[in-house]
Amino acid sequence: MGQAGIMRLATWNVNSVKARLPRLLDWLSGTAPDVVCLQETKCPDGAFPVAEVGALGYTVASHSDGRWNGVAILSRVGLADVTVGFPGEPGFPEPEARAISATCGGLRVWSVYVPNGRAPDDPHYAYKLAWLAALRDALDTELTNPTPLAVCGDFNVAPTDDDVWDPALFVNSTHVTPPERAALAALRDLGLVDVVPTPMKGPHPFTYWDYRAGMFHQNKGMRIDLVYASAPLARAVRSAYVDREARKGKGPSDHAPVVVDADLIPTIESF
DNA sequence: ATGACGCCTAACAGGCGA
Repeated sequence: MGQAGIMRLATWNVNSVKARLPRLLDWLSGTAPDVVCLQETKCPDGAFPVAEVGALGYTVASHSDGRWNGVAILSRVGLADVTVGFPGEPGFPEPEARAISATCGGLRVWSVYVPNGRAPDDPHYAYKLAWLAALRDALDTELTNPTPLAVCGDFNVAPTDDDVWDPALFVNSTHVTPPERAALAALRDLGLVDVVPTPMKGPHPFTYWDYRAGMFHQNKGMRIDLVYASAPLARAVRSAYVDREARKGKGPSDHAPVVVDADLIPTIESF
């Protein structure tokens, strides 16, 4: 772990683990998280670079459907009770690789990649809302377990207008509509707490910037990568930040990692 | 903004992302 008694948890939409592998390995070495949730791995399970991350001390649980989507959890504090998907998970039409969970060092961790939704009049939008509603029901069940819980990932919803660089441009767009925000509120109504990270630069803790038109350099971003913490975890959170350094330079993901430090003593399960 | 960038693939053009 990063420091004695501190659990370092992170979530990162890497936009292809294969394309991002050199940067991922550098980032793991420099940041030293205990547990990492990845999204958009876009990597068949058999092709996941388990040896490369294993050399840095991480065990891998991944869930993929091939070309699109893909989620994974990396842990160096144990990886037990891995579950792929969740009961009642909607599909389009079949369930996609959008959720994986595991118990890591005494923390229950979910890595989720919420459907994009595309546009409010697109069938993918109804799919997105159905998926979030089913996630809420699955987490309601999960929360009957007293183990501290972190639901991390790319939620593809900006919780408030402060979480988009120009709300006026998002009228009639996905990611900001009242039903999407209500779906996030329903997760918080379960007792989950939005762990808002420190931006490190500027007033908004954005986590995503489009590749095009110099959006990152103008800080025209969105906060859509979230960590939702159960009460026992939320009480233990000491700090959180967006690692915007990881968005810089040549060949970045279009998302930056969110890093959370919590005052939890990792309990090592069997590997 | 019609655009842009970058990922993927029974690829060399089209789907997808947000």
